[in-house]
Amino acid sequence: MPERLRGFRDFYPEDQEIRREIFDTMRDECRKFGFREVDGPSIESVDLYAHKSGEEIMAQMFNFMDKGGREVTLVPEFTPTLARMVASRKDLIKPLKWYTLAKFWRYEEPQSGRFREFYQLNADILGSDSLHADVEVLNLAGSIMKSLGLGSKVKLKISSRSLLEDIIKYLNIEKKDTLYYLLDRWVKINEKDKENLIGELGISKEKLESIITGKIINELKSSNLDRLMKIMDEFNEYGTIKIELDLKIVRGLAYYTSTVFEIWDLEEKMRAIMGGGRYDNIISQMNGDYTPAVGFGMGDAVVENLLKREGLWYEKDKRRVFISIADDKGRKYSYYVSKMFRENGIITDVNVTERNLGKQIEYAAKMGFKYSIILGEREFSNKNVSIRDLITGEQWSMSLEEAINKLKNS
RNA sequence: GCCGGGAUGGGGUAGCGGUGUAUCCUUGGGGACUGUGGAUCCCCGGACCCGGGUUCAAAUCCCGGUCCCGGCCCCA
Repeated sequence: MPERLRGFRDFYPEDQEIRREIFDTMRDECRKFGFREVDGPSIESVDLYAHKSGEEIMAQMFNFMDKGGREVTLVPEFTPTLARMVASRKDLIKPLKWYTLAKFWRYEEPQSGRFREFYQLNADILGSDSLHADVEVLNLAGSIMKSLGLGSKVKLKISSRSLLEDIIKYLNIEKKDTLYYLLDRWVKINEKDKENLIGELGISKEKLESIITGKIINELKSSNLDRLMKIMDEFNEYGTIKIELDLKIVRGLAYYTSTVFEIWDLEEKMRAIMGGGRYDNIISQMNGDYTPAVGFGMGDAVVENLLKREGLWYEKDKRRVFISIADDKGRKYSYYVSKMFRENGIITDVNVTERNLGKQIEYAAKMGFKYSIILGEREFSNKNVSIRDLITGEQWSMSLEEAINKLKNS
């Protein structure tokens, strides 16, 4: 049997129905916040990602040569596409609030919460440098968590690249990259490596720890700090999920300019559920007008892991009605009955086998249908339907109209 | 790209050099039952990841690969 490609997933109905519902929830929340849906290509030229140049990046893209000799890649993230879309349309009225839920690809080793193909929701506000845009984006993320039932299971961790710059100046740190690395890795690396890296920075362990704990902000005067505190205040004003300052949030992307944030499960056992921040420069870097922007990406894999852990991942089979057919007259009649049901919004399955009636009802019961409609010569000549409750075993005869009413309200 | 641990019917498993037509449960198909159920009984289908090697003999031991789970790197 041919095998599925490494890191790719099949989605069978029992899972796909849940995924569909989760995605619908995400889209609904975006729309409620006034975001409009966009989409982009699945393949882009690798040049689009040149701002993150380096062989490491190439190694992690799903890139290949197309038949015209172009170096292309399956899109690894949405933001560069978004920036291109915005940069090439000068007529767009700002600010823009856009979202997309699409597939993305990364050529990496699969592991928990990470695949080579994944879905990601992106929501961005473009054309406002106000902190209120940051707040709005964060409120959307918080609302999505809440409506997924994860409101009390997660927290938002927030920091600011520009605030970190202020701290770097304040402490006279020259090796900025080392500090970023150290903050990002803090919970992962061992004591020895920590000592060495702190030594490289040329600051005391106490100072570094005051960054880790966030206490350093008490001895600092900075407009970037004020801005961040204001964002946190306003986020709490709206009130969806917990928020905390965490200067360890760095994020790898080169294009973030100030606010950066992530959502984590409370115990921080998993990967970040969502990540994002403010990126004010990439659109102008693509020769567009200066367009400050803030947004986030939320992958499907970690959300799925968390929902499963919290027992919120359960079947969503919406089918309730199965039409069983007793004879040829019943078969003919079933086309009319099923059509009437469906036109009235009742999800209706119908027997498509030559099985005898007993087998049909057995099938319907096994599949978890609540009702079986039985149609045969009797029903046809009486102009009614027989309806059997497969859970209680009760059975009634009623007119088609009565049946439609009963099924619509059940 | 690197490092662990795995892989036996659709799912879950037993077997860990010979006793084998590979165990058990479950699932699937059919029948007993031509207008009524998941029970019961009967029948049927379905697996040792792939390729080399060791051996008289390999599901079992060895090597390589593939895939899965997890970790590193990286994180968009």
